[in-house]
Amino acid sequence: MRRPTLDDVAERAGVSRTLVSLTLRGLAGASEETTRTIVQAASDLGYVPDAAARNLARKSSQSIGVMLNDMHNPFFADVVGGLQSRLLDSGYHILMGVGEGLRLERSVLDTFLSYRMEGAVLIGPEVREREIESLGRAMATVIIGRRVRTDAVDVIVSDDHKGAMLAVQHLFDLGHRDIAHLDGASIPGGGNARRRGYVDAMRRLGLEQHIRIAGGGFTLRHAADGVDELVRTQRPTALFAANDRVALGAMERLSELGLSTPGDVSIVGYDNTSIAAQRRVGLTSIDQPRVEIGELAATLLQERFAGRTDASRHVLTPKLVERDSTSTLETTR
Amino acid sequence: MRRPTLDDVAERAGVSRTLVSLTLRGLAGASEETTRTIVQAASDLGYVPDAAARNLARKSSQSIGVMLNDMHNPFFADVVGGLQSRLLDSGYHILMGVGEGLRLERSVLDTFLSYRMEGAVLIGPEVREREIESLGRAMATVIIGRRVRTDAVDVIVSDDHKGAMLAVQHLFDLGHRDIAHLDGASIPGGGNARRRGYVDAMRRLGLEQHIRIAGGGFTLRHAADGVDELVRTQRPTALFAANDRVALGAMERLSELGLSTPGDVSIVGYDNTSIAAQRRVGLTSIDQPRVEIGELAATLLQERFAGRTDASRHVLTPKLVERDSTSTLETTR
DNA sequence: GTGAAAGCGCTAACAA
DNA sequence: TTGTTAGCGCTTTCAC
Repeated sequence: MRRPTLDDVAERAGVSRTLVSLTLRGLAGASEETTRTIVQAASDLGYVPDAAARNLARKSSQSIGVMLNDMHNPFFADVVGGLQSRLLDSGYHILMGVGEGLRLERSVLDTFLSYRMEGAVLIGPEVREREIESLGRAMATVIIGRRVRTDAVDVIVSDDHKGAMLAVQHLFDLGHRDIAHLDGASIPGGGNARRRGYVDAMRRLGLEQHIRIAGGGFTLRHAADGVDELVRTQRPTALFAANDRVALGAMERLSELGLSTPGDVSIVGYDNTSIAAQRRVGLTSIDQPRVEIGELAATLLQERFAGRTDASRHVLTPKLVERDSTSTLETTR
Repeated sequence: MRRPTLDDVAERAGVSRTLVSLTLRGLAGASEETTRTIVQAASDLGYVPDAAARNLARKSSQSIGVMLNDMHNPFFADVVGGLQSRLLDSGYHILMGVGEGLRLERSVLDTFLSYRMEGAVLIGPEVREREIESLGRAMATVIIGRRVRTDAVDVIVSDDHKGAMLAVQHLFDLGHRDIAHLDGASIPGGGNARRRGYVDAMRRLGLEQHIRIAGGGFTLRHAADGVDELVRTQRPTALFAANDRVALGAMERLSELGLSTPGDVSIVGYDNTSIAAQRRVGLTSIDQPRVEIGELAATLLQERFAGRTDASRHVLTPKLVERDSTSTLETTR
């Protein structure tokens, strides 16, 4: 049972194919009566326009592609939510692809190219900058969470360096001096800026001698190893973790070692994921304005669609959300 | 700057378009040397096949669409992960659409139709059964988490009724008798089966007189209200919540009321989301085999692609994961 | 208001 | 092993 085409609808309505096309797209051309006939015929037949044919003829797709690199990270949900809300009535479809790992990431980008997406939003891409640039030349592209320098694309990052300093400053204000860092992965968009922010903040506060960096990765395993390493030499009174997962991993490991949070060790995480916000967890964390990032991405795409060609880059400022995992040093001892 | 077409590649390689098409798709036809020339030409030009044209000519898309209705639910990540892992080397693309709310859900389904997806996986769809059926007639379709009766589609559900009974039985075994239920939403695929499971289990255990149902929705607000309602009359010693979010909401509310878990009230959640597994949370919960569900969905799609036409339905059995939010009544008192 | 005709870039017979 | 020829279903001039 072939699916109905424009011609079928035209035949049934007794008009030409052109007219049906125009009418179904809401363009002028048909009389009110004819319009009704056409719409009726289309609905009788269960006509659904063929995107491939349409895109081919139009040479564009009215779709924008969003690439995620980790479905488990609640970060994305909010970003995509923000994006979606702004794009809702613009007539664009959003299609998401999951690119976990370099290979899949590339395959998703190829799909976007192949489908002639009009826009792309890449959240935390890990592919080479060259590849990002070449995507940017093919379609409006917004990169979130990675500072790429090409101006073929727009970039939204939050200031991890500043966020890290916020974390250290917060701990400092609570009286902590022996503040260690649990490092993230050294991939693009990974924990580098956060580590640098930690180091710079420590220096600025005159705490060079307390700088200690352990771990090196975003998993629970990395967190536990990092904690072990730190505790082996001297237990710090506070920890700044590269993200919430690491922070929670550290909490768990500390608790296995008989140490409490914040009683023995204060901890600050990063990303303010929903899990940090759980009252049972109560993790002090650095918040990135996720929904806002998504909305901004939508705006940037629309600007590009409207003709902007120069690169636009945005550094959003994170803020600290204080919860129960940090306390003053007095309380601590 | 037009993007290169098959003809451009052919011209550059000095061969016919057909040959390029065949070669680039890995089919026989060209000599080894010619093949090299062609591949080189394509790569020089940065040729990317046009999906629209290809799909139009092929009358199919090599893509399968996955619809999520709530990006925040970690359930999806695992299901999609399972799906992806099975489909990885099959040459199919996976494109996801987020359909939060009926309207968006429909728009996602239209997109799938319009793109002539070969397969669709709908996770927790809320649209009418008619609409699902009509999608099923157009492409291989797997519905996850909702029992639809049409046999135009395959269905995977987990046995919520049994899962709920598991929860109640667990609490019963711990000595609890006054076990209340925090209800979920009464939407398709919502909390209905869980509620019925609760009621049936209570009856079967001779606890009719203790049956109490409060709340009615999947948000923290619903949870808090439900707790208030229950506590106002008589505080139950145990709670079975429609999902983890509700369970956590209840925990928080109880704690605001000065009641501890499991000290004063034991709680069982549902879905075993990652947040339940956090050691700081330690929520006893009912686990659905998520990855397995995703893998099964992939298998079902492949069977359909291979020619199966009769409906296949699967009821997967959930299991209880015991953590720290439940304890024996003795301890409780 | 309405229709005819020419592609969009590709695949798939069919010839050569 | 290679090339020719028709479409796929739609949009878009351009003419009526």
